[in-house]
Amino acid sequence: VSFCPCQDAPTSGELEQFAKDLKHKRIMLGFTQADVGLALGTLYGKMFSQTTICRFEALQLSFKNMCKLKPLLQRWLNEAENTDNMQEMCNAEQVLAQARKRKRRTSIETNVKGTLESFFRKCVKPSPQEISQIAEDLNLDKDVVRVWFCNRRQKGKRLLLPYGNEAEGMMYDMNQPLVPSALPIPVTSQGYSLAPSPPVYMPTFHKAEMFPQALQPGLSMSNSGH
Amino acid sequence: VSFCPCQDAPTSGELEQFAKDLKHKRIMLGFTQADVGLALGTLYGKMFSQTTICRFEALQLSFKNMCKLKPLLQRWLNEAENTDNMQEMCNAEQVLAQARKRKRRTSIETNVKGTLESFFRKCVKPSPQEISQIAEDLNLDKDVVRVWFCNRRQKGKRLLLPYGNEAEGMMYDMNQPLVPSALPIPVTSQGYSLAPSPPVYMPTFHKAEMFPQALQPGLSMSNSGH
DNA sequence: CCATTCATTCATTCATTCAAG
DNA sequence: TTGAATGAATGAATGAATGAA
Repeated sequence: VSFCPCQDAPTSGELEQFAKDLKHKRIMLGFTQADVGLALGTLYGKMFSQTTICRFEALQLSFKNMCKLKPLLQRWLNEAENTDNMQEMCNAEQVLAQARKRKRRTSIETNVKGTLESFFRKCVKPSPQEISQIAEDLNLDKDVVRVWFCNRRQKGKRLLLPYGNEAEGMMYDMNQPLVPSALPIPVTSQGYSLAPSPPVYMPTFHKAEMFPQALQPGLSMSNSGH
Repeated sequence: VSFCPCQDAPTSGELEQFAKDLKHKRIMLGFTQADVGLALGTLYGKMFSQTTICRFEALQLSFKNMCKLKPLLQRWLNEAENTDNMQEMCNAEQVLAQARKRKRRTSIETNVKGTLESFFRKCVKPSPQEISQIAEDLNLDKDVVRVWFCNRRQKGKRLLLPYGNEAEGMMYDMNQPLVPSALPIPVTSQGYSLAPSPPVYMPTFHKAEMFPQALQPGLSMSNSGH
């Protein structure tokens, strides 16, 4: 039995369980995701956004990333459960003058999105030229298109095949003219199936929405067995 | 193993029927909307407010949202009809220290509302600068104005566009200060009046109907027998 | 008690930073 | 230049407080 004090590399199941736990307890204690992210800041100096906490709870981070964050959150949880009033920790003083010039978020129209999506299905990683072409076709800034593809690739990758089955051959590699049909539709259905009977608080997990097949053997995604 | 997330995917009509049913039976059984919301909490852990139940019955939720809630309510209904005294279920123990500080609800004067509404007709999604401007003009807090627009957009969008006909280009995606005049909707005469028998949830495929703006006083229309 | 409006929390999308090629 | 981590901004879900019966 090897014991690596540094990291016991949690299993997929453990992570899943922990995430569920975290969410449940967090809510019971009356904290928001934003509170937690902030608290991590005051506790360990490294602050996180609501977004990240949300992703963690929903298991939408890479396996590696999950493992990295778990200890921090674990510690917060202990802290939070045993300390009476750690309220202050969470009521942090926002005030962050991030006055850096940030490009105004562009809003991509729904139908345009559809078109991009179909391009993506044809080729997940278009060349600069192709990007220019697409950009021109859609009358979008080239950078916007480039970033869109970056994010789209990430979206496809992260989560799914989380949990170390990177063995999963990359369907992403290269300009496959055709998608392995593995990418179904980005249907964002919240798998909100019939609630099981569990007594208290049913976390709503909607996970591998885009890669249903990515469900690993024995990964028995959270909710309801039906 | 087919992966059908939300299999029965009820049709708009089914939802409508169910909502009607639910309301009728609920009343027959002597429960209030609040009771139901609470019961869902004790039954499945996820509690809902009176507001949400109200919206469900009135079909004022997004199609997706309706689909998600239906099974839960369906189950409650079965439960309620077959169990003699499930009274207790509803008399749940409220009290959850959610002593979070909430901004005092601001009340917007009627005429000011009218002005906002007219701004909205010109541009459904003003830029931060424009918001600031409007806020100043109306002597309101910038955030209040921002939130008002958020809510106004939601009001327009929510409900309808059943059957995910999201293909329907959103007239919402726009950054231009002016609306493409695509929205007829003179606030005065509601194209809403020709409501068919079913109250609100007509199988709308037309953009115009996305703005039921039933906000005009005295325009109650069709249902709401009061 | 039900309906609607103002407000908050959670989820997803567009953007940025930085390490590693 | 790209992918991974991460976040601001935005949209979606939901609720407290208030309005109307």
